[in-house]
Order: sequence, then structure tokens, then C-alpha cells
Amino acid sequence: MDFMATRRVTLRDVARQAGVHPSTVSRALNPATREMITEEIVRRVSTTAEALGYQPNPIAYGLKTNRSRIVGVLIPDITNPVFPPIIRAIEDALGPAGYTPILANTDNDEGRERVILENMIARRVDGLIMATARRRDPLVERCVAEEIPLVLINRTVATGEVSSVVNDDEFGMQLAVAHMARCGHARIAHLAGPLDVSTGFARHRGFLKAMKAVGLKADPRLIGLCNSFSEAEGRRVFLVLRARDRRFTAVVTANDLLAVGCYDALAELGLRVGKDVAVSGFNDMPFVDKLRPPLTTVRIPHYQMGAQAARTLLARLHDHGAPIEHVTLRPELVVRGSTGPPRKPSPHSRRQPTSKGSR
Amino acid sequence: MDFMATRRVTLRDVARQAGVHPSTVSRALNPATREMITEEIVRRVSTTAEALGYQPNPIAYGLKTNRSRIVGVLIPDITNPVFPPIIRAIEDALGPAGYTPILANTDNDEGRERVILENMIARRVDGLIMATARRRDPLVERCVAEEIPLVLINRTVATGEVSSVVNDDEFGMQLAVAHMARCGHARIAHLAGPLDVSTGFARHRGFLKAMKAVGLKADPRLIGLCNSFSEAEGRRVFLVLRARDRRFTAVVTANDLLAVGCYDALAELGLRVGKDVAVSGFNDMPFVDKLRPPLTTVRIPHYQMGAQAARTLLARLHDHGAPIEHVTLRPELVVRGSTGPPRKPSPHSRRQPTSKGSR
DNA sequence: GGTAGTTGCGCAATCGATTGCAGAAAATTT
DNA sequence: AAATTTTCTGCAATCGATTGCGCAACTACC
Repeated sequence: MDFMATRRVTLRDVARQAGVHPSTVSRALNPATREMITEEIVRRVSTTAEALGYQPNPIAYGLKTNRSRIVGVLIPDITNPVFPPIIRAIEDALGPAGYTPILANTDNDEGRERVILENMIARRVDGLIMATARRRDPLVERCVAEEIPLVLINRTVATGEVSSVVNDDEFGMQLAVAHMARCGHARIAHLAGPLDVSTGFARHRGFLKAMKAVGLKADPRLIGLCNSFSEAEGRRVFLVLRARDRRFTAVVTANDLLAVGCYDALAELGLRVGKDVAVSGFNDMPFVDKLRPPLTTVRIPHYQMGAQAARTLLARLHDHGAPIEHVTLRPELVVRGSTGPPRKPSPHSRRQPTSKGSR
Repeated sequence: MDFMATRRVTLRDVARQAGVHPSTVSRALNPATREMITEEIVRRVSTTAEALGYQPNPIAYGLKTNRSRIVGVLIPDITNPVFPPIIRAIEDALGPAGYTPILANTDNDEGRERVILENMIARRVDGLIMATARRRDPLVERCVAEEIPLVLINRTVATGEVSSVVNDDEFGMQLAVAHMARCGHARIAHLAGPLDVSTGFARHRGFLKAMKAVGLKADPRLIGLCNSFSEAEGRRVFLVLRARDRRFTAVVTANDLLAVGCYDALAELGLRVGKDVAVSGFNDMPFVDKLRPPLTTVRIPHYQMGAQAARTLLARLHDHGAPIEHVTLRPELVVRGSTGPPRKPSPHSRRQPTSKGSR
């Protein structure tokens, strides 16, 4: 038990106490250089370091080595329940490896994103995990130019020049559309997410492909473009579609929050989710199973995504020449009440498509 | 447009280019020391710094000054939707003041919490915001001993030796209990949170006081203690109470997640929330308005809490001698469907209690 | 015009580590 | 035993800033 705000103990303190030179202490304490030092001295140094409660100063270490053991994590919207499990996974994987993740919330704002990124680069993060990428993203280019190890998660860029961990968005949409078709829906609407991010883009394309695959025509008038993945946009665009054409009986959305917005809109119109209009989401974020009716959605393996991204990044941190890696995770359909029971026995009931492995 | 990974420009580069000494550049660029330097030189230095794209190195700054411009934020459970708005608020307030918040998730695990805290202290955070405090908390003591500016948020410690921003938990419980009583409930159960954290403790005490205030007897057999603020615990303990005594018609919980657990339990028992048993929560976290029936709960001003905590911390960062500050925010009741309609016209309808300002 | 008082800038030490190089001691070879 | 190699530890520079101190140059006063 020490008392008073006594100055923290430094390398030189340990050196003085142990009767050796600071550089010897440094080498004795560093596993990579430990074998340069006589075992007996290593023991003596370790013991006194322990006794004095020596903690190396990461700032000084960072200044000298130009490495920080910090990994920046950029999240577009921390209030979106998709991200917490991903963040957890990243922390769980990075911590034991000696890296501290620092989290930032860009609020989907490119300016803010830029500021945060510059700040992180200035603080010499050793690597970055970004969940904020746009299909064409100057900030990603910036990191590539700076040669900062980078892994994209959930969203990726159009060019494949950087490692990424995403889920198979097209396949996910096939699952959702096929299910709607099996339930007897023929007029299926789509709430698309922003097309400048890969998730919105790929899910939209997936919707079109899937409709063709089940032999239905995708009516452009039944496709609504949302400007963000938010409840408010889901509500707004659903009402727009509904005003255009009241005859669709199902809506496949690109994201759970958009689906929740549809719930809102339907409630306002006095319609019942699942009976008047079937709704499906994407992500299976926490709590959508608690909605009434519970939301049918495409489940993506959140935690696994975060874990994989961390692993990919660590590989790159340990070996700066590690190759670029693209991992695609397979989502699954979770059928709940929002798509209701089958309307009529599906005439030629197709089987569920198998994963096409994407790209 | 520069190309190649050219070494970052340092203070000396600017000095050389501007034909002055590095120390002059340092002073010219630092607003606090700028007036020591001739205006013309300040201009010349600023211009060349701009031209070279000079960015000061925070690591070097930190090593010399022993300050990091970093604020650590400790969250017990990032997957709990209460926290995102708080985090947002903290970021919004700290960023413009030149501080970078770094977020960590302690998972309600004291060991993990300790490791993270030590890491942050080692990294020389300038201040801390903790949402993880227990009523007796050695880690808080540790920060006090280290003289690190600290603000507790949401939860506080039993002794008032550190700044805090919390809501008036007792008053919140009065609102909930009074509402239940007004709706005609007489046998009211309580799902209490962990008593080693101030929220669980104060809400439990608030429940007891409120029952007395409305003239009801708080039956100890109708009070269940949950080991964590989680859905699973809410479900478990509700079932325990129900097994003990099937006659209660309302349950006031210490937290929305516990309330959601009650929803689960009631569904399993084939009972209807709001009709068979009224349920109230605490926090008004995102999405509880989307439950069926929507949850009656006590709304706490999340964002405002985060903002206030950041302000309190900033005051302390700017003036290290700033006094300890305790801010208590006033919650409000949000009545939704889970408490159902009044059962019978309340005999002597009491008026809603007014805030007692707490402590 | 000499002395005292300002003002503005440079010098050099410092923060706490890491690391290339040199040299002493020990081990090995001849 | 001398020469050579190997092994270990110390010296000192370095990372990129900040800052107390000192010294010119300049202003002001008598």
C-alpha cells in the first residue's frame, strides 16, 4: 500500500534499484529481447519491477516505436442495436492480443467521419475496423495510402483492395423473397437502403435477382429508396409506396429499422402487419423478436462478424504483409409472425435457394 | 496532393522552413503562448505550418505534458440500449472541447473493469466517466486516490466524494407506484435490481416509500431480487414471485429489461400483459414503445444525462480545483398500454406526488 | 548617452521509453 | 597461454514535442 500521489515508477527507477542500466531493464522486460540478458539478471530485474509496481508508459513507448497498440473502430450509428454485439466481439478478440479498441461514432456523417479518422491517424492507431464504408470512399483510400491496416465490416467498398467481413446480402434477400413467394405473395414491394453503401446496394440487387428467380416481376413502382437505415425513413417511404399503389401484399425491407418504420406506417393506416401486409426485415437485431407481431428477418451473425474482423486485423498487425482477405458470412432466415401464415397453398412450391457463395 | 508514405512533418520541419527555432514554432502555434511572439512571425509560422500540412503529434505532446486529451468512458453493458444515447451526448460535448472519448465495455465484470481502468490510467486519460459504479467501489476509490477527474453517471457511490449525474430514482418509483395505485391495483409486486448498485438500491427503497405513501403494504413476499438488469433475470424472478403468490395484479420493475423479462414470463404462462398483470419498467429505453402492449415506464433523460456528465467533467478538466458536483435529473412517467386501463374508479384518487429533489 | 526595464527569440534539458553500437568479460579455439 | 569468438551489458542518441532560462535588441527614462 503506497500513499500520496507518488510519481509513477519509471524504467530508470527499476534500473537504479536493481543496480543495472535502464536499457538492460528494457531488454529484460521485453520478451523479444529477453534472451539477450543473463537469466539471473532477468530475474532480479523482474522482481524489483514487480516490487516497485512498475508499469511501462505506453506514451513513451509509442513515441519511440511509433506504435500505439490501439485499434480504431468506426461505427456509423451506435444507437443501432446491430452494432453492440459486433463491438463486443471486437473487444473480446483484441483485448487478449494486447490491443485496446477505441470506439467512435460517426453518426453517418462524412465530415465527422473525416475528423475522427484524422484524429485516430494522428494518435497513430495501429489498425482500423470500419463499419462506415461507402461503396466509393475517400477515407478508405486515405487509409490505404497511409498503409494503415484496415478491415471493413458489414459494408465494403466497390473495389476489393481492402480486407472485409460482410454477409452475403444477395443470398439473404433471396431467402426473404423466396419465403414471401412461398407464402403466396405475388406483388412484393421493396424498401431499399441507401445505394451508396454496399449493404443497400447488394440487397437491392439481391431483391431484383430473387424476384426473377422465383418467377415474379419486380415492379419499379414498388421499389422505394430510403435515404438512411432508420425507422423514420422506413415509415416515410412505405407511405410513399402505398400512395402509389395499394395492391402490394408484402414488403421486403433492406434493414430491421426500415421494417419497424413499416410497422409504424401500417399502424397509422389501421392495417395489420402480417395479415394485411407481410413485412420482412434484415439483420435480426435485438428486440425485433419482441415486436407484435415478431419480425420475420434475415439473421446475420453479428458477433461472429466482429470476431472475424478482429482476427483478420490481428493477422495483418502481426504480419504487415498479410494478404487482403474477403470473408463472406452466410445469413439465415428467421420466420416469425410478421409474414403471417401462408395465404394460399403455393402452387408450385419452390425449394429454398442454396447459398451461391457470392462474389 | 502528396504521394508516397512521406514521413510526417514535424515541428522542426516547420521551423527549418520558416527559418526560426522549433521552440518559436511551438509558441507561435499554441494560443496560450502566442502573444510571446511577434505577430509577423506568428503569421509566417502559421502559413508554413499550413503549407506543409503540419499536424502536432499527440504522443509527443502527451509524453512531455503528461496529458492526453483523452477521456475514458466505462459502460457496464454496451448492448443495453440505454447507453447509446448517453454515449452520443458525451461525444457531442467532449469533441468540440478537444477531447477524444474512448469507450470501453466492462461487461459488468469487476475483473475486466479493473484491467480496463488500469489500462486507461496507464494511457494517462485526462478524465473518466463511469457508468459502472457500485455503491462501494474500490475502482472509484482508486481514481480518487490517483486524483483523476471523474464523473459517475447513472449510478453513484454510497459516499458522496465524487461528482455524479444520476436521476431521481426514488421519485421515479413513486411515479410508477402511484400510477399503479391510481389504476386500482392494491397487490403490487416489485422486481428489484441488484442492491449493490445505487440504481437498484434507490429504486427498491423508492418502491417501499412509495407504497407507504399511497397507503399500501409492501409485502416482502412480493419483492423479488434480480441479480442483474437483464431480460433473463426478469423472467426468472417473475416466475419465482408468481410461484409464491398468484394474487398480485401489478409488478413494478426496476428496469426495462426486467420488464421485458416479465413479458416473456407472462407469455409463457398464457397471461396478458396489462390485462392480467400490469407491468411497468424504468428507463424508457429505445424500442419499448414498440412492444405489444407498449411498456409503461419511467423516462430518464438519457441524452441530457450524458451531456451533463461531460459538462461537469470539462469543468473539472479546465480547473482542477473545481468542486464536486451532484446533479440529479428528474424523470417522468410515460403511460402506455402495459399498465392497462384503470381497473375500477380509484376510490380516493390521490394526486401525483411532486419531486422531492432527492438527497 | 548611460542605465534600467521590456520584449522576443534561441538554447538546451526534459518527458520515458527503445536500440545500434561499442567494449568488457567470459568462453572457446589454437 | 595467446588469440579469437561469443556473450552480455552499458553508453548515448532518438522519437517530437514543451518550457525555464538567458541573451540580444530595443524602448524608455533621467
